[in-house]
Amino acid sequence: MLRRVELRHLQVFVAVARAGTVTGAANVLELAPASVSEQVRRLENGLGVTLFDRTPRGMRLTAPGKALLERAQGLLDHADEVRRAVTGRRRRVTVGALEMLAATRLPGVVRRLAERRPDLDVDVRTLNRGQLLAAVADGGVDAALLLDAGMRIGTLGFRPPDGLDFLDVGEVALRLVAAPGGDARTLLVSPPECSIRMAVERMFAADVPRRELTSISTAREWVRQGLGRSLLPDFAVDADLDSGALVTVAPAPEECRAAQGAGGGKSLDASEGTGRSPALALRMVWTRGREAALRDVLYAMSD
Amino acid sequence: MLRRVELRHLQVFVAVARAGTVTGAANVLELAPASVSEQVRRLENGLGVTLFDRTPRGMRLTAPGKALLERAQGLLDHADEVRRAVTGRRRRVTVGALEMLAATRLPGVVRRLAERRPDLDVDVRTLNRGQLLAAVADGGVDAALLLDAGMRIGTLGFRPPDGLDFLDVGEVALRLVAAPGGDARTLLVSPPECSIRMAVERMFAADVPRRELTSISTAREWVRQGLGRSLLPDFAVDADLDSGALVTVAPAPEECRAAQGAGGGKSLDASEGTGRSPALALRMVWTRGREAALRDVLYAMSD
DNA sequence: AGGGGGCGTTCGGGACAACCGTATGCTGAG
DNA sequence: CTCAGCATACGGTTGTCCCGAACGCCCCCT
Repeated sequence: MLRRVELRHLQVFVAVARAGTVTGAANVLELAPASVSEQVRRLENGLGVTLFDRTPRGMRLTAPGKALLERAQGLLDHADEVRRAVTGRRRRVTVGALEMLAATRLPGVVRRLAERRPDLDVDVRTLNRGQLLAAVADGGVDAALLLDAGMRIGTLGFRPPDGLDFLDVGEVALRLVAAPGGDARTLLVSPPECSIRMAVERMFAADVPRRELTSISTAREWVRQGLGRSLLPDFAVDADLDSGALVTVAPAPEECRAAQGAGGGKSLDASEGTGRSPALALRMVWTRGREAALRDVLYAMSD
Repeated sequence: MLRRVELRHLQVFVAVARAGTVTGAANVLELAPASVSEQVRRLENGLGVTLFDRTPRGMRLTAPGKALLERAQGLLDHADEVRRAVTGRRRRVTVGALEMLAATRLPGVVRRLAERRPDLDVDVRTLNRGQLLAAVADGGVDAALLLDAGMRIGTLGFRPPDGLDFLDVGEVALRLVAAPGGDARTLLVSPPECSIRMAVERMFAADVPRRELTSISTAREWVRQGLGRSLLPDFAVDADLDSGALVTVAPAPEECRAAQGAGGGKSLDASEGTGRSPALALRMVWTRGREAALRDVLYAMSD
């Protein structure tokens, strides 16, 4: 019987808990499923606790398993910090953000981190909403900045992977804009995975015609050139509104989606279905239990 | 080449750093010296850093080794805390103290800890000064309460083991007392390892006759019965002084030890050699780097 | 000067853990 | 009822952990 919990076991455990299946964790760890299964069994054996309920669909955390997951993250981070302190190697963090947020908010974040933590290398990845949540959950990025709504993460769309925590650090108003004298009917939208596209789907009825573009910045450019109207975040269009290059327009009441039935999720916000521009939360997301190791990064992102 | 630092390696490393020799660590860990040596080599290999200078007298920490030692303690404590949180096992700490301090101060410490941390089992060990310092250094006790003097640990006697930290939480005045009408010449002293005996040796010239007893409480009892005079801590005799069962006496000037030469250690305090009763620091000692895990215990001890 | 004791390390070997590939039993979907 | 996807049991290989014994080093004591 195993006496000591080893970091290697915790690493495997975390991978299984995040992936939800032994097979998935084995892929991430580049191991055979049999090896992963054995490690988990040894860890449970050593602790004298059952960490997972085995189902034919995967591994579901038990209560002690959840307790371990929240702490294992921090312990592995702590071990990493110790190793860095001894070897003198630099620390490397990866932050992810939506395309527009990466362009507008991340430069400031990186600059603040460079001032406060010169011994820190920051990598940036720009992904869409679903990719960001998945990347935070599986460790591909350490923290992410995205747009969401409501009191719990993932209200906007995509069921949230478990074990994530978040903090809202600002609010982004969405404005329906068009070029003065341009086409004010065609609705220019970004791909379905995009946060703002999700807001569009919640705001407009399904029968309003849409033209799908590859990104928000593309949509903004098309709107500038008078090719349609689009729902865009305030920070992306306020300059154009001030200069008069763009103007806000109102949707026709019949275009707006009816308030959804009682059975579904909670309302996006009070303006849902009324046609008024909704506001989204600027939301910082990270893996629960890693606050200690990410403290400086999270502070820099929330400034 | 080892990729990952494992907790087992750190445990062995800490034992070697504390013992100062591979052989000593092997005894503590109940391993063969060869195994310990191999573990250390693997750890150094995995980190890519030399942790010890090998000498024919033992193992001396290098700079990275010292950096690791201070952090390894905390990491192992963290791992213990995680294991306890998952298994639900109770936490157990051992505190040590000098005999008189265990009698007078520890009951309050234990009571405060029982209130604030009901999930904590406290063991108490009463040891003399040298044993306490050694026990803190090798992990036999988690924290200790003793008497000392000066700005650094061990000024009173015994070379301090490395890697200890301390905080003075009070002051203890030593009073030379006797029973009214009793023998006021015979100097009743405790064994040489005792903190107060060390103070006696610093205060009185070597040719003043001493009678050695087994403990401070024994000495107090003998003084009460008029069998001599003794240098005792205030908290042990103040009640008897108030009741008149004991009185303070002054040593004759010729009994006092001359101020020591310039080559030696620092002064005990300003009163050294003057015959005035010196004051000792009530000192809390623990292993550096374990503050996080011992925080509640240290707070309770310093109240 | 010479040997003894204490030190860390090396060496060969045994037990066990961490991997692998494969095979098996399970359950829900089609 | 088959099939896909899942976790796991089974043999086998590699590497880690541990041992006892032998070695080389240095200091100290005679």
